[in-house]
Amino acid sequence: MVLKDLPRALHHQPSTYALEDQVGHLLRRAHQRHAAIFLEGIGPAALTPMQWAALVTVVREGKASQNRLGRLTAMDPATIQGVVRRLRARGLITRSADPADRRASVLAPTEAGIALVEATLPAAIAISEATLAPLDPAERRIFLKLLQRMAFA
Amino acid sequence: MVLKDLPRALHHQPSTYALEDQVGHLLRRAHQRHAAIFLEGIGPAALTPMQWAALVTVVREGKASQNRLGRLTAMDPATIQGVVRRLRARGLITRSADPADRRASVLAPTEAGIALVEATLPAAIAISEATLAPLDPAERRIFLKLLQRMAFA
DNA sequence: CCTCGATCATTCGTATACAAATGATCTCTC
DNA sequence: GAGAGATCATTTGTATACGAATGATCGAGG
Repeated sequence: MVLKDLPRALHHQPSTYALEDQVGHLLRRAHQRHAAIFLEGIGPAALTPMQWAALVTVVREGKASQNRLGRLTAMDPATIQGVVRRLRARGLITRSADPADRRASVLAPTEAGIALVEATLPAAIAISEATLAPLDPAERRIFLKLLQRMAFA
Repeated sequence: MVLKDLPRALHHQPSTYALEDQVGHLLRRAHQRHAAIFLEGIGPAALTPMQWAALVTVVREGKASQNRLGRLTAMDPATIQGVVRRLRARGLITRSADPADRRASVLAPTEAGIALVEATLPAAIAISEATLAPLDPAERRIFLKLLQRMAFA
């Protein structure tokens, strides 16, 4: 018995499981494509998508604890730790003791970090547009609305 | 000058770059949510999404070289190597020499691998449905159509 | 046949991703 | 103000992900 006959055999229905049509596979491929566009389009800033997300969030917030930055960018504490370490190593953010909480440290952007975000913002906008290029404007609105619900449900 | 004023200053337009609205961030969150649903729902098979993708593809194809399996599942050679190693270690697929090409090896499912796919297929289908649960049937069709174009453009 | 570009698989290095465990500290409640 | 449960950050271990380099082999053209 071959795989495509399995659902029929099990449920007396036509086969429906094609990997290429599964939403998980498509989400992964679309995310993969975006990451490739990002790395190609980010230019001299040489940031990864997650480094950009963390940096732009620190600049927007002004300062934040590491765990809070992770929550804002959807990274768990173990993951944000490495991202912050690399941004610190490049002199884009700083870390100082939090006088109000001795467990926590306060992250803040450096002048270089702020300048890099300002210089890179047009590229980031272009990356989002290039990612959405397969869709026309009306389709983009619909897609983003549905994707938002898929992401935060 | 604060970040939210940058686009206005640069382009004389209202600020538009909010990380939470960027398509890359939303794709990542949606993929993240799917992975969590998968790991929760895959049950006793205890497979990762990529292990499932590789296994189900080997079962469907009957046999395939490692690089070909990687192309079919969108994994590069370095990545598929580890996935195949773990599936072999669990006795779900086998590897043999390719008589027609001494560079390549032939991967094939074991009886246990085929049986695991058969037993797990209902869970995999349920996972796809649970992932799409935030959308009603009409929205699902639209979303999948647009996502397909975003993935393969 | 012979060589040159392509392909197969591996390895190394770097960067997410997340579960789980840990130690320090905070906060809430009694 | 003391203990319990929550939170901050780190570390360890496993699993993708991919660029780049490598060595072996293949296939096409001359």
